[in-house]
Amino acid sequence: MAAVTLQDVANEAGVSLATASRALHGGTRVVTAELRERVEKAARHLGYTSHGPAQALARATTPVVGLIVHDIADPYFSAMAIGAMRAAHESGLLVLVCNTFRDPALELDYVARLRAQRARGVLLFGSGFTERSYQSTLHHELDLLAGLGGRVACISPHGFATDAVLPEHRDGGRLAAGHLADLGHRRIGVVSGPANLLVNQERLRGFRDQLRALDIALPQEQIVKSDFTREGGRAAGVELVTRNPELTAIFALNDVMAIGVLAALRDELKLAVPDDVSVVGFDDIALTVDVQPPLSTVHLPLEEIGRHGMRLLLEEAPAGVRTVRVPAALVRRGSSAPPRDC
Amino acid sequence: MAAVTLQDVANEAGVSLATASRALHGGTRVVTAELRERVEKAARHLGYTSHGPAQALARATTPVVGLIVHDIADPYFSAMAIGAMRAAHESGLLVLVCNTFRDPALELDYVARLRAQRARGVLLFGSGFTERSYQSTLHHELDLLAGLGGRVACISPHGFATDAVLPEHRDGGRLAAGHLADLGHRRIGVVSGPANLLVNQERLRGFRDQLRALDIALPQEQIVKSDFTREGGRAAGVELVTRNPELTAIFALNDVMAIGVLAALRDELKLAVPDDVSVVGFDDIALTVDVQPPLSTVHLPLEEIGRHGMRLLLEEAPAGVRTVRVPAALVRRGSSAPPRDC
DNA sequence: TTGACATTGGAAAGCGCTTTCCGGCCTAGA
DNA sequence: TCTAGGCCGGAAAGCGCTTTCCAATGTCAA
Repeated sequence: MAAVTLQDVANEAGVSLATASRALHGGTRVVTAELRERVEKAARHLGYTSHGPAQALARATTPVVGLIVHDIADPYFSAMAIGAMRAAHESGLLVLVCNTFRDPALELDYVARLRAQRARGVLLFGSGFTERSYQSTLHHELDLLAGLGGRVACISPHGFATDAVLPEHRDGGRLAAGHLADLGHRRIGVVSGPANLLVNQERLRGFRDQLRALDIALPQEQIVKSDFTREGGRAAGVELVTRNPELTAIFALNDVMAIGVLAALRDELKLAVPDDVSVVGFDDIALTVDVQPPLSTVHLPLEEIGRHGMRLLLEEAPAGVRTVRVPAALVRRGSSAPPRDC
Repeated sequence: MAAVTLQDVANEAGVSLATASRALHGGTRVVTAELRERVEKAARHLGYTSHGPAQALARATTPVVGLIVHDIADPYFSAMAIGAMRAAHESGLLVLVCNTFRDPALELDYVARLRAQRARGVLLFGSGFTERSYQSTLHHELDLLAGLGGRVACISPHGFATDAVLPEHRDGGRLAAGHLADLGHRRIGVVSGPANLLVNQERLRGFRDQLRALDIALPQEQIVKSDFTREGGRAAGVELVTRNPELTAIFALNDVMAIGVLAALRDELKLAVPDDVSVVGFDDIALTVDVQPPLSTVHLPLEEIGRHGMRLLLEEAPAGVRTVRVPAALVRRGSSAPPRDC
């Protein structure tokens, strides 16, 4: 309970505080082997544990980075998180995970707290919100962080210029549209996430662009917005199909929602997939292969994206903003097929 | 870039350092409203951000707790994590998430690092390993942590006495056995996780006990061990059924493995569930309702367990070790049914 | 009006460490 | 033998904050 300090270790070893520090943490200068051993022995003997906060104060840096996610229990985020954590581990850093529960205000608050903790950097996973006030506040917070020497990186667009990993959400949307059109679908519905999420916008935009290019109509009433959750997908699926019974295909803007749609179709609407309706998702999270039928979706290398993001955060920054584009790829599985009337 | 300190704020506001500190962080004493406002204004004006490490040093405490998990991308852990993070958030704490990638050595290392960071406490999710050397080393690390005033809590048994949330793994195993026996199964196989995990042992033990009580044999060759992952479950499923084609039911020691078993049965062994073989899992993770057929499993309130764990960690400790037992409950879904020959 | 006491601001002593700077010692070159 | 230079240990000055202790002022009862 004595709270052993480095001074105690130095005393025990019969050396100065400076020497003890140098012996244990190397740093700028070397200590003769004999002294170093004596210090190490004393430290072990006393059960010494270095004091991180004190080191942080003296060194003016910490070994921690912050990770901001909407919901770590969502496979989309946890897959990226594991990649980021691996990269952080490789650099010997600790990760403070901040779960915003999809609350923008909390996100802002966390950035401020990470700044106060003097985190080396902050990696933002939470796809940005479109609100101007949110963006400018967040931007300001991040500026303050940068002013303190902290680095910032984002996954997906957040509405301002930082190092970023940019999965091709729009391309992905196009791929999904092209796929369904190729199969012969003409009456396609969309289950969308909240309109104020940039990622959602991008995906939808790509999808819509491609449909337009193919001369397929996508009237507003064939788009239903809901939460980016399974339950949101389920509810939206029911509403979409009830309102537009003639649809032959549904594009869900992420896999979690798509799984909700599958459930709605199966349990409530009693429609067969893909015989009555085709379903395509987005992200290619782990469980897409285990639902029935396996979900056709737009693949994103989530773990790698997380890794990349953390790398951007940790590598010394060359001048200017760096951007890593990550392509999306269509994965055909059992949930999409030609419409019955073809 | 100036790195504004509290002293700067005090100067700007024309007060002493002490007053500035008291104005911004309240603490033990009060400052007149007028002065407080002046300080707050100065702080805002200068873009002041308090220095966490310095505060930690002066206050001798930090606002962070550590969370140790095997794999945050595994729904079992991420569900518990979200509960723990919510509780931490409610207490205004930041969470350092340490992902061990199922490596005991890394776990030990993380505990040491959390100690160095002066984390308020450490919550261990990673179900303990049985190895004596691991246990004693971990125990020693945790003792050192406690010596520094850090608290420790575990989810599931870890082989030593700390505050703990103890889901009734053994009961759960019994329930699974009882359920399959009730349905009429007599030739039952087990897909098990690594033998050196305590949780695994407990579940298996309960299952075995109950079978014995019912006079149902469980010969060693009907148990196949593998990783606690989907792929592990798939491989074990194939091996188990190939070796014991007469089995009518399989108990997987967690849902992730059970999903692997389902995949093996469907894609490789071409056996129908539950018509040819029944499958029961354990944990009741989110996606159990979305696989086909929906997985019968032993329910554990994962998020709540995580919450409880964090609470134990944060509440002032009464004397002695506290233990919260959490019951398991069987959930019948589509993957279990009477054997065909009944 | 005076003394006792509460109230509030400020000076200063740390918290545990890193790192600069200084001085002593040793080696080597002349 | 003497001096220049390299090495290495130690003293001490912070890092940015909290909090104790003290002093000054104001308040109230007698």
